[in-house]
Amino acid sequence: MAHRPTSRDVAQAAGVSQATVSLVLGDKWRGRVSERTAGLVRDTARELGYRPNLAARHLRLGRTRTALLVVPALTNEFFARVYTGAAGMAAEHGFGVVLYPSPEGVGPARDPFASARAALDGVIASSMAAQTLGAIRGTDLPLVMLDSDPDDPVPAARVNVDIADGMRQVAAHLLGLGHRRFVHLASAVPSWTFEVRARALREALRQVPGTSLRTVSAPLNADAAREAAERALTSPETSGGGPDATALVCDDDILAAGACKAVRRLGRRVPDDVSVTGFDDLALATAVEPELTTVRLPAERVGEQGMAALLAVLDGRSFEAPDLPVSLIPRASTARAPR
Amino acid sequence: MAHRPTSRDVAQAAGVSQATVSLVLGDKWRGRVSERTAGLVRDTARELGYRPNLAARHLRLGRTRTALLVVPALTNEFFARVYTGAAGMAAEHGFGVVLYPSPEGVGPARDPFASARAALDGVIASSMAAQTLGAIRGTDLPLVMLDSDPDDPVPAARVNVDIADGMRQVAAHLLGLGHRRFVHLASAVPSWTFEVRARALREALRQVPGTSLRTVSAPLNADAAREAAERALTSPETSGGGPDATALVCDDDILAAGACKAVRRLGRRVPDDVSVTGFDDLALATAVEPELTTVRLPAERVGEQGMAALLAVLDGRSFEAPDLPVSLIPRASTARAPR
DNA sequence: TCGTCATCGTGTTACGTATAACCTACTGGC
DNA sequence: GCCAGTAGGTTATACGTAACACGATGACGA
Repeated sequence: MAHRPTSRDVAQAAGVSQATVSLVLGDKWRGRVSERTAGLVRDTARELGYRPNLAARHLRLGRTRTALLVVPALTNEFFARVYTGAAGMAAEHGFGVVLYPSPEGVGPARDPFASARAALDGVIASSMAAQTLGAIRGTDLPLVMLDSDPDDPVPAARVNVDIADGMRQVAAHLLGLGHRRFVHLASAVPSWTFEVRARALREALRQVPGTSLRTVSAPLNADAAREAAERALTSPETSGGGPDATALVCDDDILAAGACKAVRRLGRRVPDDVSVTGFDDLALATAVEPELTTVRLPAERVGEQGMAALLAVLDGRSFEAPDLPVSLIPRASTARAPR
Repeated sequence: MAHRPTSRDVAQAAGVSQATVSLVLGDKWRGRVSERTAGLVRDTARELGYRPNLAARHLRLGRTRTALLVVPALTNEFFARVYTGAAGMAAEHGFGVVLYPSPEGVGPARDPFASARAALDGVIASSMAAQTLGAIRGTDLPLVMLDSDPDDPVPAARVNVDIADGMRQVAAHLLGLGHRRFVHLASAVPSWTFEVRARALREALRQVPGTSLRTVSAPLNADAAREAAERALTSPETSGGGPDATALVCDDDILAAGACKAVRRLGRRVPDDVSVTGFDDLALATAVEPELTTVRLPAERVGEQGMAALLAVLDGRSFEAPDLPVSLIPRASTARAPR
């Protein structure tokens, strides 16, 4: 038997029919097959190293117990943690999760379903993976969106993090330290999750008289962030909050790392002259110096809830859950405003 | 037709047999089907939005044109780039690549093949994914190893980066700057790729009289690295190369970031008092300050070559390639030795 | 007129699994 | 003695695709 053993091989070796093997190994034998035979089948299967042929099973069942997780970029540690959470929850229900990293920028839109190399029961997608979202909507697969606009009615379910609250906590933290002149270093990636940050910050500052806010944006890499921050901290903007800003609020830890470099390059210090905040609490946040004050997002929980939502939808149930809570982690990159 | 259209549906709509549809869409029709009919079939398929059922195709063919890429951790940007390279090369040959992130540390060894959710033609695995390697060897799938010990005869093919040369370049760079007392901050992850670094550094320094080398190791995160580096730079070691070291050679950029923090925490400066080098040239290397002198590895090339090797093996050909070259990127974290 | 050959297809099968439908003792009850 | 019921299986089938092994038709040379 040079070939991989099939259920028929197991059946022959055990002296039963293929159907019996299928019943026993599928755990549907209670009351239909004797304890003795079931044991024999299991032993034989183990002995032969039988592994069911997934393609055949999928063909037969139509369902695959497989979900696709669409992430904007593989590099982003946040989504690595989302995957971990989703895979864990999936495993508890006999599901698998395969990853599709959406090509960054405007790459050649590969086919996410062809590259998944498996039939899919559903999709969990980050709203940042805009590249790929169109292709998904072209199918009738149930779609769970992560951090997406609640007004957008497309997905079957939605799992959101309370981003707005995170930004409010950042604002409160900085206001409490006496800061009044802010720069918002925003992500240039168009996504709801970043729009929310901008809106929440703007509104939080509007509550406090005498504050000013200027916004610049940059793609999600440290160099671009540094340049954008330098620009914001030097060019004399008319509407205040520019060169003399004391707080730099960033959409993301990577941007914050770039911002810190900009500050120092301009001869000022973090946090003595300018306070900087990040978002996400990536490993990077504690790798740079000073360590970043940032907002920790429950990435694993996002994955878990996303998978739970998908399972619910596949089960015909509906899924509603409150936004997941976040928490501000104060570290060394923020301090009392100067003067 | 509420269902997804099958090749039979296309056949019926086009007024031909299913076999013809299969021939045309499989691009095997030349000389067997008229140009006119082929065009008709293709148009009909497009119109109906026909997508071949992968499970059925895989079942029929036995081969899946799918490779599994086993990476040690999803977070590691290096492997994200390896994936990109591998996926690109695969796409050129009608192959797909699915990812399996080996559980970090000693997690519950999930089954990489079950979680791949598809039958596989072969596996490309990093030698760092020790967790998962055992399970792979249990199968008879062709295995391509990345950065593995050339004396280990297991895999069908091997793709290595000239790590040793990278470390020699680091040593030459630092020796050229006048450094003589070294600390090697090594990765605690057991893997050939790290052993090579240690050996190459040791041998490069042995060439130069009057040098000293001390080695400490840490897991791949910034905090652990900082602690290990602090230990090495304070505790009075008998054999020299300890507290008064002027060069800190790190196995990895993440370790280097931690090392920089250790140096500053001890009241010394990078690079004025202590030079620090990394490895890999991750985004982190330019996100921290000072930017890290490091060794750039051709990650995408590793993926491409890995896939090329697998394709060759599947094709019955053998694959031999020289180690991929690396290059030292001098940045701000290294400078002339003090005094 | 007939055989040969190329052109353009089609019928059929198998891949390995899950499951509905059926079959065959055997046991008990009356 | 016979029927009902149940335990313990088996047989047969379909899922959607690829590809092998056959036609059928017509043109053409001898």
